[in-house]
Amino acid sequence: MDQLGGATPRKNSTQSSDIDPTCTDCGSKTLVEDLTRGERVCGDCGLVLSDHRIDTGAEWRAFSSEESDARSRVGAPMRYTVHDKGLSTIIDWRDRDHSGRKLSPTRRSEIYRLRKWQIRSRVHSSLDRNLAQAMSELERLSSQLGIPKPIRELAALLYRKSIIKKLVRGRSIEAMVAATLYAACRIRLKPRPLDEVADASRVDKKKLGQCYRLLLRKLNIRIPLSNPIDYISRFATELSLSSTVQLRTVEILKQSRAIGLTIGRDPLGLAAAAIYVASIMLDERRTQRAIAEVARVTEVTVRNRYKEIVRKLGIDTMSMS
DNA sequence: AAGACGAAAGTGGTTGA
DNA sequence: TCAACAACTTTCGTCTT
Repeated sequence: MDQLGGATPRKNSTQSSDIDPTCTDCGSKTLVEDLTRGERVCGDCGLVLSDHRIDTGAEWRAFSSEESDARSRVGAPMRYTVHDKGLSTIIDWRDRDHSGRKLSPTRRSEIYRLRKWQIRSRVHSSLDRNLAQAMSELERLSSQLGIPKPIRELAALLYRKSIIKKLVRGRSIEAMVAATLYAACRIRLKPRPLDEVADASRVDKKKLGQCYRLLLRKLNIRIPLSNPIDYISRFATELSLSSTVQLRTVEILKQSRAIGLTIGRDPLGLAAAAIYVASIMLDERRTQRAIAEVARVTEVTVRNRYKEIVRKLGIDTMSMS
């Protein structure tokens, strides 16, 4: 897990005295950063709380965003979803040198040759070809499922790792990509049902499940069991339910878990049933059918879970209607 | 007529011998 | 490897709103 970097929330690396926003002398909270002196000063009593602070900002100044762009010496962030991580140098197509002069004929033919080989070599190693194909599949799949960028990046990273571990060999790229995406969603606590991912890709559920388990085993990833609560916000949005219902649903799920109602049950069904109960309680009723559809379970399952919840939690069905 | 309910039989995956 | 098993699905008839 720790290898995934960022999967767990970062702890404050700075010392607590450094981030404590109160003056040690007068207790005032109005601290002022004086970056030219590298000092942090209390705005009320003037006590210098820390000096020799490192200015992490740029050493140049810019007065407009264009100027800022022009002076910046760094490029786009490194991205795992681009098969070469977006880091490769590209030989420009203009036959001019850095100062804009035309190149000499010999230099020109040399550059031409280099350019040709760069293009040839770029996607030529089998690994790169595989990655390039996988990344475009990842892009397609995640845009179809509406997966946010950070999760795509994590999926891409997982895919790279699985290539290194030779997990892709003999398996379809599509299946592996789907598995990494599914895993990434769960790591970031934004789980998507296995069926949903399987439908969007051309991989059947069984293959996807196999690849997913392989991924977890070989990369030593531990993923907490999917929690029904993680599904709520998405389902509620799809059913256009208010946030009050969401909160109530979470409440219901927590109570259900407390009395052991959730063990061995399909989290999807639980999420669906809890939403159903909450929607009735708060007078925003949705049909079992509609909820079952977004949660990808059957009405019967919604019904069974819902009845259990109502019975065990002692919710009064009479007062609900 | 749509939605909710419940029974019965079928399905795919896990467990333990 | 196989049977037993729990959870879930499918299907369908009946009741309720």
